[in-house]
Formats: sequence, structure tokens, C-alpha cells
Amino acid sequence: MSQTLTIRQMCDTFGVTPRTLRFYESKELLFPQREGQKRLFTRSDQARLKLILRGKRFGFSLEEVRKLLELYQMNDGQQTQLSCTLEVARGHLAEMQAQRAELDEAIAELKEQMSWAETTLADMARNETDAA
Amino acid sequence: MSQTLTIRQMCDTFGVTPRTLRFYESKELLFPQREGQKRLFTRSDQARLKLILRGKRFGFSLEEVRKLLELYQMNDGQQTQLSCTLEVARGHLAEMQAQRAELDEAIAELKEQMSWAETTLADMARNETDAA
DNA sequence: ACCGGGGTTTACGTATACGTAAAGGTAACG
DNA sequence: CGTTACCTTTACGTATACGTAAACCCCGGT
Repeated sequence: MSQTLTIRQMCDTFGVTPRTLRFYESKELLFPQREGQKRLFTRSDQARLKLILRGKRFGFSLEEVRKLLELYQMNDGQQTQLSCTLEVARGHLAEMQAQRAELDEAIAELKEQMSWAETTLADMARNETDAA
Repeated sequence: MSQTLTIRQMCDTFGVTPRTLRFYESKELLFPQREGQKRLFTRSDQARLKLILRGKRFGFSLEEVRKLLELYQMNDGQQTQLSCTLEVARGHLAEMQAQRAELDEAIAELKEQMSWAETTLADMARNETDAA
């Protein structure tokens, strides 16, 4: 079935380089199967990559992301150290919620600065036309 | 006036190392004054450091943060390239809002995974007691 | 048989964001 | 005057997250 993607298809789909995918595999973030030499990225790999890229956008390190992936991995089998992993997840959840609150604050501040800048700009334009 | 802080006071206040502060100065993110050899970090430096650290938490690079700081800097004087800087700010605002939306989604997903994990854990505990 | 277009491994290179050690100035304390 | 405490500059080292080049295999087409 064509649920599995080649390395290039993965790259085109997710906007990453082959190097990145091989690097993630070496770091045990992805586990593509092999057809001979060639990597075949399963649905599971695709889902994981999505989470990896999202994690990165939030400033998580690959190592942190790897731990998060363990939680999602649980659905597909093992239940080892489930409660331990839950603890990690709780931490991440708290962190993300805090981050959200801070982000809201930052957005508000930035908006304020921008509106100041905009009115200032308008004032400058007004003075320009006054001078003319 | 003791509005200005020594390097160590800054470190204690913000939880960074002297190295970090000197590094930020070398990258033109901070502009401490000098009393002889020693750096004195003004109120302005303290405000900037706050923004730097927050930017970092959101995954912005120092170079990106530096551009954002230019906008805030505007309040204290120059109006050079104000509209250009506004464009940068607009970009950051959009990025942050998108990040917020994604963060909400991620939080929801993580919560779902966690509740699944919790019920699974409960089931396991039930089976344990059944066996006993 | 050859070649291009994919894929592979191995390995050195690079940017960012500092850590850390070396070597030294200065001011106060005993 | 020596030591301690704190600061300084200079400069090499390090972790992360890949980029990039070299050298190779393999498969389909002409």
C-alpha cells in the first residue's frame, strides 16, 4: 500500500531535507522500515514527524520531543512506565499552558507598541503635509 | 541612583550568567554603561533583558529578538525606519498569533492523550486488584 | 554498456548560544 | 602588603541541529 512514503516524498510533504530525516532516525525519533537499502516512512513516521516539527516550533529540543513522542507511542503497544511518562506529559502541559499565558501577554504588548508606532507615524505624516 | 545594577545583581535578578550578559552586549542586545571598567545595567537594559528572555522562550533567535527590540527602542528616541520596523513587528505578531492557535491545538491533543493514558492506567490497576 | 536520477553511508563543516579557563585590573578588608 | 572578592578581556571548547561533500549502490531507459 502507498501509505508509506519514500524519503523524497516525505521531504516534499513536510518541507524538510533528507538529511533531516536521516538525522531524526539516528536520534530515534523516526523508525522508517527498509525495502532493501531504501527507507520507507510509515503513517506512524509521518504522524511523528508532524509532532516533531510542531514541538520544534514551540522551542522544544529534539530530546524533549523524543520524550513526548513516547507518550503518543503508547497507543501503539507498550505500556511500560506509563505513569512515569504521564508525569513528563503533565510537565509539558503545564509548560505549554504557561507559555500560552505569556504569549497572550506578549501579543498584547506588541500590539500596544505597534499602535503607538502607527499613530506616531501618522503624526509624522501630518507634520510633513503641514510643512508643505 | 540604584536603578542601575551590577552584572551580578543582574544575574541574580534574571537567573543568567555573567557570560550571557556580556554575550548579549557583544551582540548589541544590551548597552550597559561603564563606571571605569565595570558594567552598569540601566533600567532600559533590564527591560530589554526581560524581552530577550521571553523571546527566547518563544523560540526566537537572538537576531530576531534584536529586531524586535528595535521597535521597543523607538520609544526612547529615534524614529528611523519606523515603518520598516513596523513591518517586522507585523510579521512577529502574525507568527505569534499562529503559534497561539497551534499551541491551543497541541494542548488539546496532549490532554486527550493524557486522559487516554489515565484511563488505561486505571484499567490496569483494576485488573491487578481483580487478580488478587 | 552507459548514464541519469534516485537512494545510501561516512564524515567533516557550520551557525547559534553560550561554557569555561587563563590572565589580569581594582577596591576593600585585616 | 597580602588576600579575597568581584570585575574585566581574550580565546578556545561544547551541544544542538543540521548542511554539504565524497564515494558508493541500484534501477530504468536508450
